[in-house]
Amino acid sequence: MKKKRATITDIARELNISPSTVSRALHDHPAINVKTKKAVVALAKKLNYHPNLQALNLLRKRTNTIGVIVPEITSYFFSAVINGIQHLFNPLGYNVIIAQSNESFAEECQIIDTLMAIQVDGFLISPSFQTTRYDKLKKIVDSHIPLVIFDRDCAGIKVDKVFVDEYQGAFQAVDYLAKSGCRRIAHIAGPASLSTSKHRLRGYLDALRENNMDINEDFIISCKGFLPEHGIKPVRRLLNFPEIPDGIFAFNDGVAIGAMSVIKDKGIRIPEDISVIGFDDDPHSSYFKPSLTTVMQPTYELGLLSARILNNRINEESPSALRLETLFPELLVRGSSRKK
Amino acid sequence: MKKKRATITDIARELNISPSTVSRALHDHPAINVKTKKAVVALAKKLNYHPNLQALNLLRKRTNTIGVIVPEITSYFFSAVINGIQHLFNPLGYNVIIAQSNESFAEECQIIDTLMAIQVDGFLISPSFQTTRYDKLKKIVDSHIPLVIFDRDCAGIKVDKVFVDEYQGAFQAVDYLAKSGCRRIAHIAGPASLSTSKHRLRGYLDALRENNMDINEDFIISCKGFLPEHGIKPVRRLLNFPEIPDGIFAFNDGVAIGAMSVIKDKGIRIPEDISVIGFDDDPHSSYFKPSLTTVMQPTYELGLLSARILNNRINEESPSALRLETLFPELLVRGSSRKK
DNA sequence: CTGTTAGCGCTTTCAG
DNA sequence: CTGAAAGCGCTAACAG
Repeated sequence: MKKKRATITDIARELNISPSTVSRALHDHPAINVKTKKAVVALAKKLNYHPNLQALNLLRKRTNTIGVIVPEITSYFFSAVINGIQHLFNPLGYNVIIAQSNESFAEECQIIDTLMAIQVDGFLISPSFQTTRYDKLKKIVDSHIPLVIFDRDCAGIKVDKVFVDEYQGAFQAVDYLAKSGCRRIAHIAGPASLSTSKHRLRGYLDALRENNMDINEDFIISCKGFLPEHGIKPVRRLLNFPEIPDGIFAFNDGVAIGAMSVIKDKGIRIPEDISVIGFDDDPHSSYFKPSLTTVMQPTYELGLLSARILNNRINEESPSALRLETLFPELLVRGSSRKK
Repeated sequence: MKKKRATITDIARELNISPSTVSRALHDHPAINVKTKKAVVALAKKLNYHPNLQALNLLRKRTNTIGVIVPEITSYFFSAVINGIQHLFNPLGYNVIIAQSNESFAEECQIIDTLMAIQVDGFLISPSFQTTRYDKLKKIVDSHIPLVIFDRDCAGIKVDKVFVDEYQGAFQAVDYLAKSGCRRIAHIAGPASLSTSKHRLRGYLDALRENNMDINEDFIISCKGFLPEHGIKPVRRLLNFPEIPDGIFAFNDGVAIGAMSVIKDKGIRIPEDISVIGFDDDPHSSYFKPSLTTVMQPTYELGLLSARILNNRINEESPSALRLETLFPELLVRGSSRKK
């Protein structure tokens, strides 16, 4: 029962002119009679004409669609990155399709296939933490579809990449803990396969060394996810040691919050007995008691810059050098850590 | 420099047969020689053939694209709803385009125009809280494009709708406060234009009446947003009254958390002096001290059901009756409220 | 200034 | 069982 949309041919027929003339009239073509042009434009408005983008895309061999693959969107981090991405692409008339891998390698592969089938003009991907084989990503590269990898690295894939300097962020956090008097600093690390986990771990280790502190393997415990619940087990283990830590650098705010909860329940004081620092600056973090000291990542800028690079790549005439961009995080000192 | 994708004509040429035969072979057409079919399928695989969906869509006059418009995606509520939506549509091969109005009427209108221009097959919309004129939505209806409105109502628009029973949720919460001994229950209400605000307010008022409690207009204060920061001012005003409330029902978890923060800073005890209840069950809420009592909404189901209804509408042969579905919320009693 | 033609990739009659 | 032709909506030569 759908009323058919007016086409260029409808207008042409009604005005007894050819479709191409209509097309020209609608596009401010230089060679066109002002009168016919006016007539066409008027009728187009009257019929509520809108060009059929499908037809255009078919003609131009592009889809005007960008495929974004993120592990999930319910976390603040990725939803904020998406804001940055949409902020660039929406005004440009691109359709941004957002897909979630749910941290599953299989789902990620599946999504890539689907998005390649619909022929997206470009990809923006932050891989799942299961992703250690990069065949699918290589397939994208081999198909000459522009791809920008952001936040999480895939070593060996030669594409544009945008990251946050995780190492710096972690170093700052742990260095701060050390300088504020912590002597036994633990780390609740992220999943080992993740590039971000590795860099934060390195930052942690280097900050300890820099401050002439011993490294205690027992004090490095991985979490299995990024929510408060995933911080519970690791912190319980830490609190069971005869000598418990007096500082904890958590992989992100989520697990930091889970950890704080357990610590407080045990009657241990934050930050007097244990300082806690997270990563991400989730909007909730400053409302906990004490408010969580954290490493703020420029999420919006991360999305925006990745999008901008992809857009350049899509529209460039001749191939330019690959880009590797790094954004800088910032330590936000709040109540969960002692003063230096 | 992009290598062209193989088309049906490429296959036809290589095999010296016609494109139509190739098409048939690829679609298990009954009238087709087994041999040619095998040859075609083999070559298709070899050339890594994928049908051009643009061409198909042009032919079928559909786009396989669903437009989802939400106020924002950084809140847990809407991102969880989106999960439900994608869970239905992705396996069906639809492209789900997610757009954010940022609670702006102008942006919402703009997005609708864009999505209509790309001819989405259907809309899933939760309007901004500024949206009080429904011309654009009517335009969608008039264009016979299926539309499902969810979570936030637009009275007067005749389309499929899926809501949560906000009234029930609010009533339960406030009734619980009353039964647990609160005598001066305040409400931090949502923006007045929002249907959900109105229903929660009604639930609040009715629960007070039901419990024979006076209604104090001073104790109903609207917030200007949904984040913790938006709970600060309202709760400050409440705490400045000579007789402060002993129970607060907040529009959502965000403002409840902001409110709790102020209350604790003043040295007022939760729940002994003031009980606090939120709405939404944000994943962080149970990690605050005390953990936040809240009204859990079936977010995922909300998205899933809305999507299912839209999908039915898109694919139905003949128009069926409009649907109005209501899902039920559940009060989760935690530490921020006293025992009954 | 305007019409004709061809074609983007695919399916679907209609003839063989 | 297979091919030719038409057409989805649009644009871009190429002629006038």
